[in-house]
Amino acid sequence: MLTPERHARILELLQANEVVRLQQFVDATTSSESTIRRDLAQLEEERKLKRVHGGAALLKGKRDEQTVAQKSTKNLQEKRKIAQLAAQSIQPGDCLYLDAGTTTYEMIPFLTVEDLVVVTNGISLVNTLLEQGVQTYLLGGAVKPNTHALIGRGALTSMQSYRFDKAFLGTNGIHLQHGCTTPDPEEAMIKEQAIALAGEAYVLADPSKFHEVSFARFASLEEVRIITCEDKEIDLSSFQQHSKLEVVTS
Amino acid sequence: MLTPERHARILELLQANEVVRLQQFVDATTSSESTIRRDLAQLEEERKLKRVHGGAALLKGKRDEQTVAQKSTKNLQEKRKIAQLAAQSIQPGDCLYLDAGTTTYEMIPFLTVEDLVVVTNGISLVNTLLEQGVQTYLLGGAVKPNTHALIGRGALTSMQSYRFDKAFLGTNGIHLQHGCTTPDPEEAMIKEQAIALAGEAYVLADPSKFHEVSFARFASLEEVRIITCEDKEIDLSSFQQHSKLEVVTS
DNA sequence: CATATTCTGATTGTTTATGATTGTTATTGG
DNA sequence: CCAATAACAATCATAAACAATCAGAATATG
Repeated sequence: MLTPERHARILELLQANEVVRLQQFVDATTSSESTIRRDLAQLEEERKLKRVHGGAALLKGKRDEQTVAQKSTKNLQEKRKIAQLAAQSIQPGDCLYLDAGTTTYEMIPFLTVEDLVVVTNGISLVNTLLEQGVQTYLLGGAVKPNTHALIGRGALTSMQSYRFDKAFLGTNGIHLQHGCTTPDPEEAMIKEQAIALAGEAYVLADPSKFHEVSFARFASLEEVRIITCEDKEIDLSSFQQHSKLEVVTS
Repeated sequence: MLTPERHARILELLQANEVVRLQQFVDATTSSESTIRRDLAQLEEERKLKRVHGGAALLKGKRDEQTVAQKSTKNLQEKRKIAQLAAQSIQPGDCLYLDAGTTTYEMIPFLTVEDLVVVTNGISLVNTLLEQGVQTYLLGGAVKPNTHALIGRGALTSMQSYRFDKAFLGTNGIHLQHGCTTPDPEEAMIKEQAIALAGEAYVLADPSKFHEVSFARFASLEEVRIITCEDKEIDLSSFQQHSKLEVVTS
């Protein structure tokens, strides 16, 4: 098993389990203890995890966050449908804000109407937006290493030069009491301001996000439109009372 | 099997598999181990993949850029040497501005001193900067479609929040009368302001740029340090009188 | 057609990653 | 607080992967 494979496997186990003992890594990778120790030392150096006596733990603050690569294959079909529904609200000539994130990324192929202007804080979206022929503006600011989102004061201030017809945002949790939440307070601030500067704010969320709560809140259920898809596990009717809900019927 | 076919096949396998071991490439192309090694070395040089012990891996953040995918490997060695010399001026703790461009891009591997902060208007630089572990800030603004540079009013205003110890800029022309010039007036404006905000401004130019004039001027010879390398075609002594000149002696 | 150049695959030392072993440090229970 | 045990870091031998070199084949050039 090659080094990057092992590293990926290790991080994957950690995402699932929060803390993992060394022996579990050994079993999962069929490598020796020595090799795993070396891997853990290296990954700690790269700030991908924290070593603890007996194994390794996920970094705090990365609880719900995954690298873009890991996220992108998960629930892809669901995300596409949600993205497609969201894109139907877009009118020719609209000025849009697109949040950094994989669900908003999936919207790009559906941005087919004329004369769109898109502002985003997600560097990962830029290439695809340009290929789609969309006039693209990027916020400034600090680049967040794992997600390549722009955050911080620079992002906030550069956003103030813009006004949006519609803003499209991802989220990590949607909850009746706690509203919309995301792990990183910095990103939450950006989302909050995007909502304030937009005529209409849309939150895109697959069913797994409902009843979840993450750390930093960025919106109440009342002030956004939620776009999601049906799921037998989740009862959406309670949310319907608090928020404008649009649901993909597949 | 011809070289471009092999390269295509290699990249194709990587797209499908994320990490691939050397033997798989050998099987897939019916070439020898030696040939595959050479191919991998070359493709890594062109930043199409990352070699790992035992095989090769897909670059992370492949999504971001493909456009600027290393046009000329021709002047690459020259550019690297210039970049390396430029990087020697950097001190621990410096705040740097790096212009969008291929020469400044080549500086990144040499940014090895501690506690650097880099501000740039080149989206293409971001990935590599982060992989190098550098704290990275991006200007905001409009994204120029072909080069992925940030330009326009947004870029200018977001630059005003920063001050730089050193600014490193590319150029298209260096001329005794006309100074430093570049084709795009928008980019020239950005460069001009970067120089104004920097303690010291460095212009990186390979010998082909001397005596050339492009459309938009952004600096006089007096106000910048020029970093270049030796060339029998060009007589640099006339420039030496007007500008601080640093020359790679190879 | 002859020569030069590039490309390829085999061979060679050299480097690197790995797993076993050793002694050292942390944690736990009495 | 001390001993027992588990986890750890350090060291080492080995096998795999590697870069460098070279000779022959394919290709280009004049």
